[in-house]
Amino acid sequence: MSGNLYPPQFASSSRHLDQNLSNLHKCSDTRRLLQIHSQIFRLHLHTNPFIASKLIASYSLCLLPSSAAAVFNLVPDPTSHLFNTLIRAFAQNSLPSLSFNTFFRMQLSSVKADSFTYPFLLKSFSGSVHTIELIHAHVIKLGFLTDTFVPNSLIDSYSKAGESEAACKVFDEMPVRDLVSWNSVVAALVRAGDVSDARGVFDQMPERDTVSWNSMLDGYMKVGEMDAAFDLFSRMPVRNVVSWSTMVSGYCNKGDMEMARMLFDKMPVKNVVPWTIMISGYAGKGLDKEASSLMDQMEEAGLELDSGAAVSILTACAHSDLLGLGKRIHHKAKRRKLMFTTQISNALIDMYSKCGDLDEAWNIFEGMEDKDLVSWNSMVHALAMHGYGKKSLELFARMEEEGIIPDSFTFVGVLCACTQVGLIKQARRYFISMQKDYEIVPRIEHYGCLIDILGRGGLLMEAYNLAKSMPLEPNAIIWGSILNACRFHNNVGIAEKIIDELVSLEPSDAGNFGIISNIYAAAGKWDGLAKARLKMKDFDRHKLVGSRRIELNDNAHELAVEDRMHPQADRILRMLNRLGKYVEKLGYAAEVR
DNA sequence: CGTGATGACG
Repeated sequence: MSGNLYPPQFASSSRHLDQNLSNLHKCSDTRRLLQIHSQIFRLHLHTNPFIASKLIASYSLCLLPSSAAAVFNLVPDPTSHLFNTLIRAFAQNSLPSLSFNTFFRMQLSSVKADSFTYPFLLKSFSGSVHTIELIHAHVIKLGFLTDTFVPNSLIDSYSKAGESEAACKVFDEMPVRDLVSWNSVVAALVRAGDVSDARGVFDQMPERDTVSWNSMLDGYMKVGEMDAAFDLFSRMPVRNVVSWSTMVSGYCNKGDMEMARMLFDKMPVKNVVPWTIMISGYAGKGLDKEASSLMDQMEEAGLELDSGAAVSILTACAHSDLLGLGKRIHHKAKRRKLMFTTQISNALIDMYSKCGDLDEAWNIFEGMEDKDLVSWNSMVHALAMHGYGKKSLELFARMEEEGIIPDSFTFVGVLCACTQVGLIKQARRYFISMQKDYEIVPRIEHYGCLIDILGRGGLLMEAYNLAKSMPLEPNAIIWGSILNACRFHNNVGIAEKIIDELVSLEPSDAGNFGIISNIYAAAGKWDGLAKARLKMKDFDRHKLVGSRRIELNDNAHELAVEDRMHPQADRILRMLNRLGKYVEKLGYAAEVR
């Protein structure tokens, strides 16, 4: 900042402000930002476009886009830089319509868009192919493709929207390319799963930096070519945190925790990302002791949980039923005041719901100020999965009343809710309504729900015919749910029709074997049982035992079929007996096992 | 431009 920016009468206070201003554009501490802002306001410097743009950028970082807009509106003559900053602020806070609105205001005023405007605008609409194409056509007309800045971001946007061919086309037609162009197209090919094409481009590159190598590492890791990745990793000239993290992540995803840990321990420098990868890796495999102890070590190393880490670890906890670790993350997030992002709250809702604490999931949901579609979907689904079908449908109704437009995920939850209550007619209605009213093309999950509810209701032939006639290839879950229904309704005929299909999809699944043997045993067809056993060629004895981990009062318990090893096995079995008697009294007929 | 990142059928 130059000194002549301030009116002379404020010269004495300006030095103090100078220091604040130099880092203002990346101030993420809301309280400090408000202090500086009021200081700026007192000095009447808020009308200066340069200072205003720093305030806008900081308000964006503090997740306060409306304050950013307020700052903008007080500047009498906004520059293109100021417009760009606001467009970026809205983009960063996932407010694409406001981003576009600002662009529109820019067009209406006499300020010209520049090569910074379009990349920000594109970021805002990541995922919407149609909008990207519109912006693309627009920048062609304005001649912005002669530089590399705009086309590079077009490559990235197309690629992230799943249009790798369009991304490659932009690259092919570029008159000049820089390193970022090459890197972007390699990343685009990797994202699309074309690792060999990516390698082809990589080999042609006039020069490579660490980013180029890292993209290739990731590509090989994603398709499971660990040796090729490791080979590149050992040959690359410079390895940074991202290179190491990519390797650790790759081995974690493969389930090779030893290799992942070995590389993790060898890393010369670690930031919060590799810690997160390793902790989530352990948590995702259900290794809560390892995950928890790494969590401690991370803090001892002086690193704190950030929002990415919280979301990532919570998701892993939800996947593996790690309520204890999930709660720990919750408390840490609260202490670090990370609670206020929608994404973390959503991850918490799902974690508590999947780990069995529906009440806590509900508390989080009700306490949220800004619920988004994911929040509603998670809660609708949570209620359905916990057996509260009616409450789930009520929540869906409330959602519609509040004007939230449901999506594909919503209707999976809604159809699950119908299953819980046995509402076949309702389920059919929702299945039609989602297509007619919301233009949602049913996915395999929707067919799965509908087929499941038909089967449970005894409409086995209809369920079977729907599986056969639907426009998607049925998967193991679909056949499994019909098979389950066959067992429940003692229907050997339809069961036999689908055994072959199911076994070819999941040859070694113990659950399927159990169901099939139950059906044959119930019908007294012991030769059929033998046949089913033979069909399961790769049958894995260890998988026969279905086990389940639960957490009670912070102790983990492993329960398995035919298991008497648990310290309180007698009490558990007595309780099960009592429950069995209780439900029999209520008219439930126990299955023959 | 590259690493962790919320929701779906048994």
